[in-house]
Amino acid sequence: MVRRASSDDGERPATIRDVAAHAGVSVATVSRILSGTYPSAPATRSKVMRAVRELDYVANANARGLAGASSRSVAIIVTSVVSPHYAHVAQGVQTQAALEGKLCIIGTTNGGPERELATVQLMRQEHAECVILVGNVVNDEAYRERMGEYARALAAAGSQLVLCGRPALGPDVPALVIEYDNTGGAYAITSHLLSAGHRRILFLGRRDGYTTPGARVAGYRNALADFHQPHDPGLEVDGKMERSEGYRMIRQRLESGPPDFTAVFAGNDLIAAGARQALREHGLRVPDDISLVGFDDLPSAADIDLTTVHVPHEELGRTAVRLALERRQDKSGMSEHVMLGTHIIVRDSVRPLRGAGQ
Amino acid sequence: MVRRASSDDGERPATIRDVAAHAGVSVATVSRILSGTYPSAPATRSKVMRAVRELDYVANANARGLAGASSRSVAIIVTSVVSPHYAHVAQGVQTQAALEGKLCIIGTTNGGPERELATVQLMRQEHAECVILVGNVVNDEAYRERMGEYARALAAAGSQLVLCGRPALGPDVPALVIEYDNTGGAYAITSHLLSAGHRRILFLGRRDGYTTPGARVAGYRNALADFHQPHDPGLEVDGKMERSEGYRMIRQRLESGPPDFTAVFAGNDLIAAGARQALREHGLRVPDDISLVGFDDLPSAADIDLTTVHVPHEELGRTAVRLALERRQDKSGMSEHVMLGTHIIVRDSVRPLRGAGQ
DNA sequence: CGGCGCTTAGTAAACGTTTGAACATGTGGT
DNA sequence: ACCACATGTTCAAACGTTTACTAAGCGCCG
Repeated sequence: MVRRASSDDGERPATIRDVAAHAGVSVATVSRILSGTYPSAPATRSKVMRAVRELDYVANANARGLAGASSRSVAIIVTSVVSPHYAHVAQGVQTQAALEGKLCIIGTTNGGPERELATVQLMRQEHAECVILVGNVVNDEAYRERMGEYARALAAAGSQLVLCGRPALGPDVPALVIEYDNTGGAYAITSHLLSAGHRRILFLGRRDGYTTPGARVAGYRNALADFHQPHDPGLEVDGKMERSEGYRMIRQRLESGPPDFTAVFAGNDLIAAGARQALREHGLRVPDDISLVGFDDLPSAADIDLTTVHVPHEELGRTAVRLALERRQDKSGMSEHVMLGTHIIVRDSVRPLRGAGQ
Repeated sequence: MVRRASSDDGERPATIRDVAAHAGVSVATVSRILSGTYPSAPATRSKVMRAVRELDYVANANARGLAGASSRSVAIIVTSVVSPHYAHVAQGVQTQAALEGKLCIIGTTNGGPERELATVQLMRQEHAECVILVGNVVNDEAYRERMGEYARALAAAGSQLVLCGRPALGPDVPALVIEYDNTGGAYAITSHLLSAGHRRILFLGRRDGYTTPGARVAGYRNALADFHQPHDPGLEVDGKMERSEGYRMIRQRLESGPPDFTAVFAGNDLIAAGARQALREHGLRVPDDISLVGFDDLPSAADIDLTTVHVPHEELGRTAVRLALERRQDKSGMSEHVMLGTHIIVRDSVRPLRGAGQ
């Protein structure tokens, strides 16, 4: 049970001064003992700890932050927290942060660059140890300039910008970049389809200018080229990375005639789920009639037996905070770039094409 | 582009003193103008704003918090951020927080009460305006006592405990409770099945002691009673609220003989998804052979055309912060209790039983 | 024309913690 | 006996804001 020394119970919370008085030592001693990082006599130590317990004292993070002790928080900025991709990265960030005794501040932007700016400013106010920006984005000049400013402003404030699954900036920009291999994964899974004899492979979810779909479509094209397949732009369908878009794209394609493809490479698992539904509604079964693969390896991919590319979402988040924190110690200053691997997960959504060999 | 007045560019970030000097006014003036809540001459105002812009000044949240200005953050504690239920509530919290200009601190516990305690302490250190605890929990004496302590400690620190989808405590405990109607929803959807002629309805996911499954099974029983159906405990299957559990429960049931039920009420949509898969693997199709309903109305429920109970996840989160913040103004002090409604969403996973009427 | 109220700006005292430097002790070497 | 030294503790000065109190300028009425 919580007891309180002062007469006015329930009033203002106990300060370090109250603890010091209660234990009969100075505030400096209390501070040092609580920080842990200092020698102290066992007797003093136990006196202080008892006072802390009896007064139910918790340190004031604001005062602590002000007085110089490095802030104990890590910030993550995503477009939305319900999107599985972001949720998993956020989970990784939160896990690693908790492991290091930090807590995690989260902001969402809903995609708007101005909201992103506002959120970065907030995190700057809050003196987060690092600010992790995650996700797909258009990679134009405006973007690079904006990120450069973020990076410099954060570095000046003793913080650190981390780009997670976003394109790197110049080497003179003080940012940490954690990517995963979109192109390699797309290459591998396209090869998987090609090896099974498929030649006409529909790519769903191209989106010019955006980094993630861009890298995936590049892997797709590379694989086709290595199998000496002609590049047919008609097989690349534009669309956003959402379930409803996958449904729409297949729907439109099938309404204009019978399928001119034997396999579908969906830009991510959500698109794959939507595409699968549209295919079924047209009487086409996966994988018997059409083969289907996705990208991301969300838990829901297992539900529909989808062969897909595994993305280490949580590890992405964990690595981001781990590297950011260890880099802060030796403030080497400049850019750093990490690329995490991806690999395909074979389930049951691809069938070899009968009479293969062309 | 960012310019800097001091010669040592990139060193320490600008303080309010720098801004005051740059604008030729006192720090008090700058503080007041930035707070907004004070009369000031337009000329002074624009001078200050220009200095802020030129120095790229952002206030130090720690100093601000220390000096008395109320903290600008809201805390949410969930077991995991990837679980869709929590993710949606978190999204609501984050959205409303952003709307009120606050930012959102998130902690995860992975279910452990000791981690929950540690996280609450962290939030107390951080002086969050309110601490929102969300989710299913065992409702025993230890729990009530623990929550009572949280509530009092937070109240003493000028914060506020909010319980979201958790059972209320005594009226003397200074906590805000936001619930949703589990029992009513379960009653409604069970009635839906009964009205379609189903009599032997399997309930999946009972879990004694836990609040959420408990309330749902209660609604199920109430509906059966109102339709004058005998209570058959053999139709209530124990299991956790996970997809794999849904799969397991159906699997085990069907391995021990042919189905002795015509409909399944899954404790939530995840269980429903797992159950559906197990049913299909046994050659039973939904809804033709077996009717299936769920609970939660996650986006994935639409994917499998599942009739389910809609839970206002996001609104839960939004309401939590809205009420918490407005209650802080008039510190009326004591408990408050809000119950949000649920309603059923009819899709295509239920068929009327042929030859109904028993 | 002097005092009064009103608006606007400045002064300085908090807020609760950390931390470098100083200060007591006791301990061992010479 | 004295000095150097290690150990454990205290003093006091930051850290960057906010805000009650105070002061200055100025128009207005008596």
